[in-house]
Amino acid sequence: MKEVHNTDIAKILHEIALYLEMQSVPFKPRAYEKVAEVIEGLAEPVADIYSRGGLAALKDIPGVGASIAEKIEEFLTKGKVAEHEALKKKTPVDLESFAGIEGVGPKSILKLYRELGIKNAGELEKAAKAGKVREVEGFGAKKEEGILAGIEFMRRSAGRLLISEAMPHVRALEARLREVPGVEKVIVAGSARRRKETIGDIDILAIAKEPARLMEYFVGMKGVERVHAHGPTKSSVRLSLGLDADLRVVPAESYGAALNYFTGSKDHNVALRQIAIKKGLKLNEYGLFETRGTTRTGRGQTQKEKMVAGKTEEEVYKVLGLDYIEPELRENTGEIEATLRHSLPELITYDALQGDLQMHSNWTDGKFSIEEMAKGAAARGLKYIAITDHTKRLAMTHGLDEKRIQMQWKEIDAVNKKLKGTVAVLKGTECDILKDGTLDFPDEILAKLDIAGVSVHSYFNLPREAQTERIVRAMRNPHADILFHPTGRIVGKRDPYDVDMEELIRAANKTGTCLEVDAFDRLDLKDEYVRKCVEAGVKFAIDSDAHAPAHFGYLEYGIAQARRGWAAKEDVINAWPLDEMLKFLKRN
DNA sequence: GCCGTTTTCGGCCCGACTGTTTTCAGTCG
Repeated sequence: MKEVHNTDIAKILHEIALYLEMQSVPFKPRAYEKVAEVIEGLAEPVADIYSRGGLAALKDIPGVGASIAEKIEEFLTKGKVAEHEALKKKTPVDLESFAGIEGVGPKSILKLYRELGIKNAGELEKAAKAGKVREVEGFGAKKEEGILAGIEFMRRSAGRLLISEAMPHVRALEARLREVPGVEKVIVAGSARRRKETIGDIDILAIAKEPARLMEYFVGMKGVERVHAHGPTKSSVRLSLGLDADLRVVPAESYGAALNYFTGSKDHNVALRQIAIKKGLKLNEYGLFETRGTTRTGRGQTQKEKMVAGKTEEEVYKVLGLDYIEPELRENTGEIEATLRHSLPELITYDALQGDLQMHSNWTDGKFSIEEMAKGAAARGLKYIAITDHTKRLAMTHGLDEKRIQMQWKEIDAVNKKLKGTVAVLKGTECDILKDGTLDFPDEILAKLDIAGVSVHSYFNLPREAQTERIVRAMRNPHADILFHPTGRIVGKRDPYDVDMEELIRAANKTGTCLEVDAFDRLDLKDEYVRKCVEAGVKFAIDSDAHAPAHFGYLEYGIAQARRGWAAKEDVINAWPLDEMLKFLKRN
């Protein structure tokens, strides 16, 4: 069987959804769409699920029933899905090329195909430039312009920003909007508030005495490239940094309901609304309303509906019979069930880290001295750090050999003496895992360190089994305390290597090895694996992988990733006092 | 097509804005 990635399966299901939507088939599109999203978010390859448990295992995937399970099986075994082929034949358009063109949905695609024979984004662009699109019924000059702008934007932007890239802009935007006269509250909701690893757009919520004035400012402010919509309570713009931003103004009494609604996720919201309905209530962005004995007049709230919550999020959850749920958990992946049992974990807080166990100095590829790194860490409030420079196998970083690392220890001793009482500097390493799973330092050296991280920087393309065995072998080393960036991914740049993460977690448990959330641009472990660690009782560290003092700021995003993985302080070894952390290490 | 404290059939989240069709469909989140 050819290797099939989850994204391939998700793509087919997504396309089936679009085709069905074109035909105005009710409800089915959402069913397919939902499964596509679920599969895209799964860490385990669906192909593995299938080879493990066949059709029955496929049906255990949320949202997958008999019909979709069969289609997935068909795709896994035959490489295509008959229904998908048939739909494609009926409307032979390149759906993928249209993806992401603002304002062009399935109905438009169908109409453009039927009227103008347009099959892809390139042909659409041509037709729009020739002024043909505006002649189609239901389209017009403005729509045509919008299409051209949408195509242009799609070409130019990758679409999403890494959370660490986006957040500084998000915070600056918040601060600017708060300055507008009459503004009482501004908060960024959406995926930024949930701290997803990438941000596709910025959702901003505001309370303002003069909403129109705020909207005027928003659509006209610096950095706005295009205005998609400009209304009294909602406006939407494209920012020059490559993201869209939406601003909504709500009444103060609706603030909590609106914040909840615009924070999402969509799935979480749907689940909350269903709970509301079961209680005879209605939840929307204006509040939680009693609907019993009232008649709806159509739009929004009616005069007869009685608001029972809405001013704060806490109140909304409470009236729904739920404990408050932190934004990072709102993905409808069990948090609602957990809160019903009052079993949500107390998440690690953003100020909880006492140490940082991976960073680099100018001994290898860092740009700053050990002392400068230590002072930078102290300035961030950290109590201890480990200097973990690369090893000789990584020649391009001028990795340390046995001789140089012993020289480095002298410098660390000196820095510790000098900075006594502010921050403790541990002797560490980021020791390369060689192709066969042995380590780049002999045990005599590793044994003399305070802490050792091990990691993969080569042979990313080993077959899954060999890669897994290689890493497990490294974890069996009695001095390998932490497996750094366990899957090797770099968000938006490099896919993870093929490795059996479940097996690594089992090995971590068995060998007493900790794993890591590398907070730099890797965010590795990702949230889903963090959660598996937490469930398995495997501890991990959240590290900056800093190459400069400024990089300690990345720790925030590592903590966010851990929170999204349901981690508590107890799960994170560098949230513990130094002696406790050291005592826990395998070597001790 | 999926799902179940409304359970094997009958529901399926809901509202804002735009453009263009003078009453609403399409798209988005």
